[in-house]
Parts: sequence; C-alpha cells; structure tokens
Amino acid sequence: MKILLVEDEPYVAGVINKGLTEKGYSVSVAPDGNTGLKMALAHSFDVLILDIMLPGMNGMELCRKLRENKINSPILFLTALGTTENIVAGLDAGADDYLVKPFKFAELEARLKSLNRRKNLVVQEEEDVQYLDTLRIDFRSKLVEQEGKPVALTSTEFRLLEFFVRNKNRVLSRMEILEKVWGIDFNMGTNVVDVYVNYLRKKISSNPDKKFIQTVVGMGYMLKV
Amino acid sequence: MKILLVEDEPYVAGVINKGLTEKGYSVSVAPDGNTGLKMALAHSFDVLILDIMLPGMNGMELCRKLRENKINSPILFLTALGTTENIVAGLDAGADDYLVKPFKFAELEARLKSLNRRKNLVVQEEEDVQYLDTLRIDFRSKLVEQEGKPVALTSTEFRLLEFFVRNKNRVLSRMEILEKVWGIDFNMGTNVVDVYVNYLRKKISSNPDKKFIQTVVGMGYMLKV
DNA sequence: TACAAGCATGAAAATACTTCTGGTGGAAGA
DNA sequence: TCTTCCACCAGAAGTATTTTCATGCTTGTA
Repeated sequence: MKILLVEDEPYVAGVINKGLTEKGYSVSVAPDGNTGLKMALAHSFDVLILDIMLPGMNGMELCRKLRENKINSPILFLTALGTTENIVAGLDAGADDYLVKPFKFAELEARLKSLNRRKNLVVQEEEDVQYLDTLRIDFRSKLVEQEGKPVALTSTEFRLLEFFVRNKNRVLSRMEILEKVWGIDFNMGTNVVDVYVNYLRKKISSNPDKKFIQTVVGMGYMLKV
Repeated sequence: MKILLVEDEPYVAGVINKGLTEKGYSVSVAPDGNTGLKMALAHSFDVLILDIMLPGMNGMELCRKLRENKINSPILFLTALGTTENIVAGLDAGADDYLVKPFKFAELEARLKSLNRRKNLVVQEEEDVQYLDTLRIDFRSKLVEQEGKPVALTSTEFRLLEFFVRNKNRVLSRMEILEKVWGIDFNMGTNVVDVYVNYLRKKISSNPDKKFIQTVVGMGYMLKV
C-alpha cells in the first residue's frame, strides 16, 4: 500500500514514516502543501495522510485542491485540532477520516487499512497486469508467464484468457464467449469454445488438478479465483 | 440517504433517529443484531450504524456476518467502548469508521456524509442480486451462496430457483412451473417438478426445518419470504 | 382410518463435456 | 511459385454429469 504523508514537523513525520515502513507500507513524505499536491498529482497513492497546519497551503485547502483535481484516493486528516467544528470542517472538505493527535499507532494503522479496503472494493480499475496465483498476465504487452516462465499463447487463446480474467468469478455461457471473443452471433453447433478452453487449460495450469477454468455443466465456464 | 441503525437502548436510538430524521435522512432502527441482519439483507441501505453491545449477536459479529453476506454498504460503529483495542478490532471486523460515545451529533453527521460520498464515488456496476434470509442469489454471475459458502446448483436447479425468487409469495402450480422452467406444455404424468423442488430444498436450506419452498397441498409450491 | 398427495431414492436415459483426429486455409520461407 | 507450417475449427469417440422416470414410503386431509 502506497501512502503519502504531508507533515511539516520533521519529528512527527519521522515517527509515522518509520512506524508505517516497518509495517510494510511504502511511505512518501511531503513537508508542505504545495509539495504534497505536486506529489499526489504525479504519482498515485492508495491513501493520503494530511496534517492541517502546514506552511503555505494548509491541509484543508490542500484537500479541496486534491478533490478538484480528481484525486479520489482516501484522505485522512491527522491533526491536533480536535474540536467538533474542526472535524466537521475537515470531513466536509472532502476527507474520509479524521484522527486527532495524540493518537495510538495501532488505530492509525487500522483506519488506513479500512480506507484502503473500501477503495479496493470500489474502484476495481482495469489493471494492465493481473496475477492469478502464479500466473502473470500483462494485457498491454500481451505476455503471459506461469511461475516466471513465459507461456506462448496464440491470439485467440489470449483473447479468450483476457475475457475470462476480466469476468472472473462469473459463469460465462458459450454463447456469450462466442460473441465477445469470436464475434460470432448465433452460430451454435460449433465446439470451438470447448476446444479453446481445453487448449488454455493445458497451457496455463502449472499442475493439472487445479483448474483455473471450471466448467459449469449446462451453463458454461467460469474462471474461479 | 437510507440509514440502518442497530441499537438496543430505546433512548439512544430515539435521539439518533430523531436527529437524523430532522436532517432529512431516512432511518430504520433494529433493536438487536438478528433483526439488523435480516433488515440489511432484505433492503439496501446507504450506511449502517452499529452499536457493539447488543443483545443476542453483538455488533462485531453482526459486522462480520454482513460482510460475509456481501453487504458492502459502509459500516460505522457507534459505541461507548473507546479503547484502542476496541477500535482496532472494530475496524478489522470490516467496519469503515468508529465513533466513540459520547459524541457530538455534528461529527456523526459529517462522518455519515463522508462515508456516503465515498460510496457514491464508486461506479456501481449494476448487480442483479437477491437475498432470501442468508441465501444470496446473483442472477448475473449465476452464483448462489448460503451464509457466504457457495452452493453448487445444476442449470435446471438454478432456473427453478430463479423462477421461484422472481415469483415469491405466490403459489405456483406444477403446470406453471413445467411451462416456464422446462418449456413443457401439457405433459402431466411426470414428477420432475417434485423431484427438483426437493433437490433445491436440500441444497439451499441452512437448517432443515425452515423451508424456503413451501408445498401448498393440492395447488403447488410457493417461495415464502 | 383410508385415500390422495407429496417425498425420497436408485437406476436408466439423455445430455453435456473432453479429447483426439484430421482437414482447411493463410502466412512465412525457400 | 511452391512448400511447409501452424492456427483454427469440425467431427466423432469416449467420459462424466444431469435429468428423468418408476417405485415404494411418508405425510396430510376428509
């Protein structure tokens, strides 16, 4: 999980940075609002942690600017300003959570995890690379690797795999597959789908018994993850 | 914004209910965990507010059960238990926010707005899902789950279940079922419907005595909810 | 209690799926 | 241009699963 921390006090920034890094998060620190904005626009972070009292642009302003610039990553305010007015103002500025200093590190981590969890639930953005167990699929370069070793797929096989991956955990009927992968509309009476599913199974599975592509008798096939 | 409040103390429930209603929110109150679960499964709420100490199932358990049943609405814990351990436990159980009593009403409202805002940010891919108690039926992916565990149905069984669900609380004659599910027009003298109703009953019921599909002697079957 | 209606079960029949064989046609190279 | 190769697809034989039916048993109703 990539985190951006905007905090001017070096000591506080250091403590949080150290703690989160030790827990395995990747943390970037910005010492003021303008730097924070630039960094958020340049890279994509999973969560942003903002102090409110910052030199230059303050945290509230920064938060509003981020939202204006369509930065939709969850924002958590971490600040000493603990009055209800402050909290309400912070949340109304577009933040997702508000934690008052002094705080317990465990609570910060729990809230970060919660924010990130929801984000993943929601924005299932189409990644260029996906992993299914030890299978790596790069949609842009159209390269597939099983346990680090390249798998040679023909173009039809790749399109079929892509369709399965983009619709995983759904039963896909042969009809649907024919339409989307082959562009055929109502030519039943062909078993190409079966044949190609069989090809794929042979090529992409590391061991024969764990089947990525399950057959659902009478309905179609499903890529189960 | 539709809110479900699960709170056993009538006084607290009343105050929150009144406050939120005055602000224009639509609030439903459940007095205990089981009722809360049922209501959440039956209707869709924008945000759920849970107390932790509840008669019967406690809030943590309820939260986990909700997530198991793929209820993804934001959950806010509202409780007097304010230690860091409690907060971390609550968030780890799948909640999105945690507010400690006593609280300022303005903060509650700000946090609710924040939770709802994030939810709406999401591009809701339209789902075609129905719940019958703890049974989850996804018509698009054709996946059925009982208490979070997948149920394997054959295609005929699924079509039959779908027909029942889409015509719940109606008595369906064998004739009608044969026509709509099997496409058979006047072949009486078969007991397939009986056989399949029994297959379904065995597969989808969590405990044997609560029968989803009731038999109406001399008339047919009915899915009662 | 008697009778009809519904239920449970096992085995046969029907259907669906896997896999192999081989033919076609287009592309790459000689 | 001709040959070779290989992706692609149809057919068919071999399996597996699902569906149906017939049967006896249980339950509900008059």
